[in-house]
Amino acid sequence: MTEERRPFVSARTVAERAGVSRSAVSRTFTDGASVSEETRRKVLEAAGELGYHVNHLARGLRERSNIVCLVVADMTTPIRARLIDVLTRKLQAAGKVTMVINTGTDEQSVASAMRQTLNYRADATVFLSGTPSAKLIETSLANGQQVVLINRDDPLTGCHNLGVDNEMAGREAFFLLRRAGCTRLALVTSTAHTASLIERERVFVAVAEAAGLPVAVMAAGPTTYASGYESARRLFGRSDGPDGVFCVTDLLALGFMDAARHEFGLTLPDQLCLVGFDDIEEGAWESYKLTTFAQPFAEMGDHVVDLLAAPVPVIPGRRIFQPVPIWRKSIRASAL
Amino acid sequence: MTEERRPFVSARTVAERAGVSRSAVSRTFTDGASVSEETRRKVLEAAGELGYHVNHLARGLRERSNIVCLVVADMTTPIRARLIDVLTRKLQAAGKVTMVINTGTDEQSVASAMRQTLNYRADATVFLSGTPSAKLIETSLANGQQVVLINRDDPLTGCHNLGVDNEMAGREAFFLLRRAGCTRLALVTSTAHTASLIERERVFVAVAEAAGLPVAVMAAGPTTYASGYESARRLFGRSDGPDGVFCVTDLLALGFMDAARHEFGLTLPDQLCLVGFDDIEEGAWESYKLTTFAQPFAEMGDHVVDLLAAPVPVIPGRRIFQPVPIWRKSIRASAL
DNA sequence: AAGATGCTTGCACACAAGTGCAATTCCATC
DNA sequence: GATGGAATTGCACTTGTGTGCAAGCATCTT
Repeated sequence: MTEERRPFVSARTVAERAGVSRSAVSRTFTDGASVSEETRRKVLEAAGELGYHVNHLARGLRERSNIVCLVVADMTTPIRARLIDVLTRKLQAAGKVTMVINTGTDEQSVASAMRQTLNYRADATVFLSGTPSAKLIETSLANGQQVVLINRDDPLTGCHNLGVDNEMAGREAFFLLRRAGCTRLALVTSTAHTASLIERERVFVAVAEAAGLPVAVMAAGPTTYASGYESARRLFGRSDGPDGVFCVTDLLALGFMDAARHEFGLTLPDQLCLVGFDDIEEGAWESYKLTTFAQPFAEMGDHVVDLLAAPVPVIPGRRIFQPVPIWRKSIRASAL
Repeated sequence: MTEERRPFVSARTVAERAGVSRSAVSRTFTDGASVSEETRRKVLEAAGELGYHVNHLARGLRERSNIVCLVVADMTTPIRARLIDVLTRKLQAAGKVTMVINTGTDEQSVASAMRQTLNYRADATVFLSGTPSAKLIETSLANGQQVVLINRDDPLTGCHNLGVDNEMAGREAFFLLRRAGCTRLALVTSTAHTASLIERERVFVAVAEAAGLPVAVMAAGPTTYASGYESARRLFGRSDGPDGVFCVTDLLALGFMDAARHEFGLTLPDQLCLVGFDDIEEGAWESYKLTTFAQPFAEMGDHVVDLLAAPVPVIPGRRIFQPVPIWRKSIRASAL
């Protein structure tokens, strides 16, 4: 019956047991500090017996906390999961520790996430979803925090900004479909008006119309499989369904593909060519084989670590990464 | 050019600005403390102007840190992502904050994860993957930490233990396949010998053999789509492929299904009946419609929060959750 | 009006670390 | 053996917070 919570063992306890001063314990666990081999041995022995662990919270009181906050909504989305995985692993390797804050995308809950971040003295905050207002970022910067936005292209000054080349993707997607001989084009997007989605849509439509091909634009809901499915139902429910479609997200594309096949009996790539974006694992599965653009997650993760682990603060700016086209079978071979 | 990192604003700065003592500031942000309406107003005003945020690290020096560590490997796996999502959301709602530690499953990296956990004075550690050794858990408990294991059925004393009823799942999976009239049974598992997977396998095989039906067991690699795919290639490469298969994981099942269809031209559920486990979203997609068992994530999340947010420490023990059968079309209707 | 009561407030300490400074110890050299 | 110098050690202060204690002050009661 342990009624009382046993406290964490502190440096003082270790010092008493080892018969040295508390400073000696502190120095034993500090690189480059001056301790004799003898006392070091005694301290390490006592620490081992007691199960002592340096308190990083107390350490963080004086200097950097080495905490990085990750603000995310929709963690279950495959791309989000991938990003979180990459970031946590790389940050950890760089000696940082990550706090994950699961939030909605609305202004209100982003603000509360931001407060958490400050409460725990995070050195930096990385936003994977949801865009903080300029005022919130101001507060963070005033507190010496760094802010990193990933795939949120909003022009907020003072924060680091990573994005992919959506213009290239939109343009390339069109050329892929045209080279495959598609004439009735459509674009499927979501009702969540994220900057990067809008950009892909804008460029795709602009390039297509410049080439004399009109584009049917469809948005049936959030960025999910179900929305893609529903979009296909609506588009093929009309008299002349499309024969070339760019879905701004793989998840939308997979839903779209399933509806096209199972509801309307279409075969890919003969009757329908499809291009996605993100390169989620599911797109490579045998049932889909989706042609898409891969986000260079590893590179992006490395860059975030470079930004946050740099000895001197990096000047904030925008860095664009090139998505990599992934050729699979959802587009006719003539496209090559 | 901000050469120097601006420091976080502390309670002292706020106190000076508001013309009160530092204690007054502290009390303003502490529920139930005695402050006059007048000073409270002054403090809040000054805090607002300076952008003050209570330092939870310093607060955590005295009492509970309210930090919970989540130790995970393979975050990109759909189930893991779901679990992390549920847990972070619920813990957050309960006033906790979660640190995610992304690790391998080997003893070595689990130990280092455990150390991180202690370094940051986490109140509790939740293991989603990887099992810590008894000695490590001992250390955690000695430091007053709580340890929660999810789906790791190893009999470690002193820690909370959540699991699903694998026995029921294994048994039920067999009955489903038998009622569907399957006679050539197979079980697909992974080479990662997790306790819960082993248990499902053990029961399924035992019940089937007790009923006079032998089971071909196949494990081609880790718990992935690719392993499931490879398992199907091997099983159907033989003379008499199975007509009823239990995959101990949905991801394995989807890979298996794709290989069966695309490599061997089999149709489900006529020529092959398939049952999975986990109920990942992808299994509900139109291309798969996999019959499976759902892990009750929401309930499990609630239970974890109950354990960790309880005012008095809960006595550690094992709690079993009932998986819920999800009927889809990968099994013949006669099974109903 | 005097005393009692209750609300505020500030001081000082605790928490667990790192570190500058001065004192001490140790060793080698003259 | 004395002296110089380097290495080690401990004291005391710092970080930002919460809180017990006692003093201060206003209000109420008799």
